[in-house]
Amino acid sequence: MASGKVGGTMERQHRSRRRDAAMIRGLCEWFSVHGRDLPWRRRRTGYRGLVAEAMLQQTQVSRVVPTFKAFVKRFPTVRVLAAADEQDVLAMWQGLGYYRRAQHLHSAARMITTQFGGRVPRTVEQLRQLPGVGRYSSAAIASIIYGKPEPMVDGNVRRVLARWEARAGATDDNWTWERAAVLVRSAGAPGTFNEAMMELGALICTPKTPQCQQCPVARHCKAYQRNAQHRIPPPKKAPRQKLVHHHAVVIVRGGKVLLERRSSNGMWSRMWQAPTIEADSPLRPEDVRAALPVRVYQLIKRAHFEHQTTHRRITFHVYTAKSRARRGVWRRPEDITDLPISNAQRRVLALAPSAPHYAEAGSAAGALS
DNA sequence: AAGCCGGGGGC
DNA sequence: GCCCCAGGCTT
Repeated sequence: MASGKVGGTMERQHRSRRRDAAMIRGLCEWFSVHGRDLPWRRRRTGYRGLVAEAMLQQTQVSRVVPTFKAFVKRFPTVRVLAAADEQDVLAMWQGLGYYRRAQHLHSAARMITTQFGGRVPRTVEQLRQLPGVGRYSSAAIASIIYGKPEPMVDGNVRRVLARWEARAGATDDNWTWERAAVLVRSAGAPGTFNEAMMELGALICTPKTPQCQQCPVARHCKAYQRNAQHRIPPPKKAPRQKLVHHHAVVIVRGGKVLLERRSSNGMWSRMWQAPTIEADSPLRPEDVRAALPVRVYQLIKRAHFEHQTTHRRITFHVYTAKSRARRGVWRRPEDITDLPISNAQRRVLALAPSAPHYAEAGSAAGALS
């Protein structure tokens, strides 16, 4: 340190508080100028905050914006959402992924209606009783919407604070939450400070190539001072990927296609799809035929494509077939747009004759086998 | 503590 | 390719 004098505990605490104050002031001022104009920031209500936080879990802002607008237009209040059919809620979530969030949000709306008088609760304790609302989301709503001094840690905050204190090694959860708590308690506007930390992480203090030259608080950042911002936090090891094969069959009868609903467990729960046989390895056409829910003829392999999720690499083998069966749910291809269907299955169903065209996702061609 | 849950942006 | 994303729930 600059002075030859050994800093005492009191002096160190004093310096730490001043540094914290500089961060709080710096971030809040920066945020007031550079914070993005996002739909859920235009009008702050508990309901809109609840919807936004649910959608933003593990999902980037740019992908949430259009879905959020459509969602709150279709379901403008807690009560409207609570009264809606889950199928319609899932359909509005289509393409966002992590569909369990939509189911949780839907039941949260019902719980708010029945147990909280239709008002989104304001304390973290009550908010956490809602399905899908955990430690982060409850604090985000309580602080950003209701101005409560609740600490809040997401991926952005975890990275910002790790760099701010130059914490190498895996970021310890307890340390991060405690650090956030100390900061937010001395912030004049807790919600603004919390949101500013996230915004900094999203725009400046990014995982790769952080823009330290534009950072309002780089001057006091320990990682920046040591030029260690690229090493903090250390990268996580990617989970092992499992290879699986989904054999999806577009079965046609009289201009309609056969649909089935997935189970309530696992991926894409309760969403619709063309009948699909899942296996660890590619199946022969006769095995696919035998496993189908109806008898078919003219079973033809049409295409294959890869679908990537966090833990799986799924090879979709797309077949078409015809059938005379009457059992099951048959729909015209142009009438399935309002059903909740995963992006992968939309791609499958694009092979149906006279299917609606789904932008680029519809071109399963090019992967013709 | 680790596994599971989607899909796409950015590099 | 790989890593990440305004996490939460289950086992």
